Amino acid sequence: MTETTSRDYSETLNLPKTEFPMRAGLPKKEPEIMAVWQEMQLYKKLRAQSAGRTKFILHDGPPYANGHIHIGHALNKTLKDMVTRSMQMLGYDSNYVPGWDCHGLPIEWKIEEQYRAKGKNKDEVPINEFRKECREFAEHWIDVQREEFKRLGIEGDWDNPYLTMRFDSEAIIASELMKFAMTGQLYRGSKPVMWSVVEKTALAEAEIEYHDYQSDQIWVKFPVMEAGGTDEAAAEQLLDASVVIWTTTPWTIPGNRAVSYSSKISYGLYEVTQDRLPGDNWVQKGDLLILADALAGDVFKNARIEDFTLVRPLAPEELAALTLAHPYRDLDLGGYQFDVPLLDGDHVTDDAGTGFVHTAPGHGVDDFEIWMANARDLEARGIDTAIPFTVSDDGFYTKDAPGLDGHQVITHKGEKGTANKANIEFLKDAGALIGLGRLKHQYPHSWRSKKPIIFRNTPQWFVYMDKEIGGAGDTLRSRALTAIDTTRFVPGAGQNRLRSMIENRPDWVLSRQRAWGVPITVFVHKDSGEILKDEQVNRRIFEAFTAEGADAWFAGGAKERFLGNGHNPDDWDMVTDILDVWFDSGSTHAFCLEQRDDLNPNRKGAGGEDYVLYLEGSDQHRGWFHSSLLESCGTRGHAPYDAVLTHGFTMAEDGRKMSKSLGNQVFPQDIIKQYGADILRLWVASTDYWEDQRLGAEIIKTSVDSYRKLRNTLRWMLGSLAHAPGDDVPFADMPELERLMLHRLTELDAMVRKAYWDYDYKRISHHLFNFMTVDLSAFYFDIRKDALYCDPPSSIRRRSALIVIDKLFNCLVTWLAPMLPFTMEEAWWSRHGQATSVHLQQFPQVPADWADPELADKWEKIRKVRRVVLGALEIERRDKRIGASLEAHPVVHVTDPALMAALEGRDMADICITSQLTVTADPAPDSAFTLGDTAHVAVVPGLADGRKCARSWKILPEVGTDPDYPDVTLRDAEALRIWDSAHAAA
RNA sequence: GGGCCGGUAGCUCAGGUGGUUAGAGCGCACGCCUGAUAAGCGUGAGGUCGGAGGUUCAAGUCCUCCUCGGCCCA
Repeated sequence: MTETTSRDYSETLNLPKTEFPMRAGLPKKEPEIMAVWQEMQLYKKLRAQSAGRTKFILHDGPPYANGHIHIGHALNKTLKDMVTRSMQMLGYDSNYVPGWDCHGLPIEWKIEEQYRAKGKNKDEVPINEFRKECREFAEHWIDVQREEFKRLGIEGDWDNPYLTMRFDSEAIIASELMKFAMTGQLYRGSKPVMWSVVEKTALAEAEIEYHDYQSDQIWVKFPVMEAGGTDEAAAEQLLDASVVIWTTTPWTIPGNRAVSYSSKISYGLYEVTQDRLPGDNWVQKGDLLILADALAGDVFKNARIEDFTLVRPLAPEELAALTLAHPYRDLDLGGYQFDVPLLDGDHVTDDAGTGFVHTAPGHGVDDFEIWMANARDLEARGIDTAIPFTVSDDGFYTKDAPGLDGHQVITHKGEKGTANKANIEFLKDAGALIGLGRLKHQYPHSWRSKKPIIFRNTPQWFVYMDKEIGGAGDTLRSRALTAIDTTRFVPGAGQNRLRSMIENRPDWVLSRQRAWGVPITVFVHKDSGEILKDEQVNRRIFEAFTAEGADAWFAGGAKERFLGNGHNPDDWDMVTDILDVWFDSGSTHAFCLEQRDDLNPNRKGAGGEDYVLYLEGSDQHRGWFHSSLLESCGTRGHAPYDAVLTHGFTMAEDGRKMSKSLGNQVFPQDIIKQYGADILRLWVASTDYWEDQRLGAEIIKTSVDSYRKLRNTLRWMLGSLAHAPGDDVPFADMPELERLMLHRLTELDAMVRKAYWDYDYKRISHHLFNFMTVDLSAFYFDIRKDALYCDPPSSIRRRSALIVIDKLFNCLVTWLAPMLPFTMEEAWWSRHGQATSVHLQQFPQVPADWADPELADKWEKIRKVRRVVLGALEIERRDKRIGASLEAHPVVHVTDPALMAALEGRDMADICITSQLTVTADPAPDSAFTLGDTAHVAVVPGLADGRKCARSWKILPEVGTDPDYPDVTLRDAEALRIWDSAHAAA
């Protein structure tokens, strides 16, 4: 009975056939795909395709143009790309215009650094020459970053990005600033800044380093002048007392305007009771001092007092009601006769000092903030809240520090001047000094000169938060808060975060004492201090900037040029401060969104339907979201965006921050070089980016594994689709299994559309990946391989499968295209040729009548039964009775009528991939196999009888009954007859 | 120190308004197949849901505190 023929039937099978390689080789392949996109001008095609549609604009928050991109940039741009691509495929005109932030400190530093390397000094270089070098530096890094972003597969108008330093941008930034000036929202105030006397320049936090420094420390009495409260006797007692402060900067005493305490600390009134005091002691028996209880002992020890008593505790209300005298009040220096109030501040602690903080608003950030926070109340008490300019830019006292003329805080060489000494003498004269010493501690120094710096009050430009702009209650703050309420925040927590920042923020400081940026293009009257409001002047500035850039402000003769004939240059000061770069980027909506014809949204508020989204890291609540909101509300009265989407930060694999020193950094360039951009993008697509994400070698490996599975599944589909399905099969005529898959497409379609609109990429990627592995690869494809490979061409089963696979393929490839643009394009081209692009497709319209929940329900039951069968086969396999499942013929006992009904008419052998299968309602023997979670189903395994078909490998009794093809099943015999006749003819 | 956010299997994620033995995929282990083959299929082992209290008949889900981590401030 041995078959004499040993024909190789594999050539008669419709096996998968495709050029689409199993191994992607992405690092090499992706640049090739980019070249094709370039060649076909994909970006232009996208714009042309969607012209006239409703716009969905993801407005790019500009990265800073210095250095290579890091993982944060990669995450940010990839998410932006997923947004724009998906919105385009959802039917919007979604145009991505990238931008760069070009002005500002870090670039200035780099140029300065280059100067220092050459032994040059910034101050010796003409400002516009310096600015030119900054511009060139930015240009260089824009080019570098542009290529790095493109390599990530980001689609956008890379040939024509927006730049804050383009001349037309600079012109509009300046005119936005002038809008604030013209509407009275801009004012000149002052605030303390860190100042280096040696370099005669303001310093930023990043330019400061801390070194050990020996300071003079003093304990000083501030006599009580007035005391209030309900208890008159108690108040009277306090009039003889003094509040004691401690400071390490005696030179700031002339700038003192208040004393801060904390209502969270307990204080007491103390009396010195010591009889015998050293002769040179400044404290006398009977002195009444107010101190924090926790620190009183320390203070007396420093004042060399051993005996003292607590007279009584003091309530916070008593402290609040005190008015103190400046210690110099009675020295006849002039100018120290003002009231010194007590202010309640959280920055006050009882860890060190006296529990009271000497508050000089011109000499410290805390001092300034508590002073400004109380400004309104103080004015009501008749206290002048103007902050004195006690120290000049070269470290000498000014007229605002009467009696100290000629004394210097820090010398030009960075050494201590005579200021501390002079103040200590005054304090001694006034009888206000109770302790004196030296203290070695960490003190801020300039990173350039390594010399100590000081806090110094300097004039700055501010925008009012609470001044009424239009009508009553219409302030910048109120406008911003209203705008936040009408903006969509994803995730929602961002709304509260931004809201609480806006609620609590002080006035907006716009000025920087710098060189590289857009100037504050304002003239101030020398006598009145008024800002010049002249549209003609503004016009001249705008036109000059448009033609020449902001350098025009710093060119010779600029003052006369812009003032024109209408104003006498001698009457006006030209402001030379630079705008904070947050104002630059806060104006991108003005010079990019509004100015470009291909953006210029007609938004809902203006009667249109266009939608504007800002998408950045959550740190930008304080940054770009914030400044853009204020800028737009101040000039336009509403937010520049309809929605704000935020992402978290990328951590190392252990959940901690990436850092050079820990060596746990991940670089996008490395991932791209080793695995390809799509691997990185798959990570982005699968992670919960609303929170912080983790990234490291193991996580990338997961991404690589997922990618392989996904790619291979597509590859098999492409291979199967190499065979034409022949005539169409109407939906109603398709087998249930095919209709089940189409039903699944309707579910996925709804999920995908909703999730793309929610920017929920991990939901899409996880669902689609699970669908491809569980429903397709392990179930549908596995079952249909027999029909696809072996059925004759006429088989409705095979033709239906091919049609459905085609639909599955088109859906999956388009749905995944925004996430994996390279691989999906490669797959698309493999099927449709390189003349088209998957990125020019819309998400497919999935017919609603494919939905069939009842069918899905029924097949859920069938799959349950299938799982039991597979479980039974596994026992057979383990015990070596079978290898392949085709060797089996299980008998399935189903005693649940509902389950039985589901199996009715189904070819369970096919579904379970066995050669034969019997379903029976008979009770099962006790030995039958069951699964705990599937009741009423029991399987008795058995071997298939008959011979193994040499073509399909099925074991059936019918094998051998066809005289022409005695070694195959009847189905295979029919297929062979057709194949043989076709090939004989050829 | 303050504001906001988060901590579910080795990894990535699900777990409306509290309710059966907490799920999926990957990875891992083991097995099968050799016509998706540096592929495909199956089975299995993995979790005191960051920790401790509390509310409740019942908490991964609500409350309090603690801890670890992150962003922004100070």
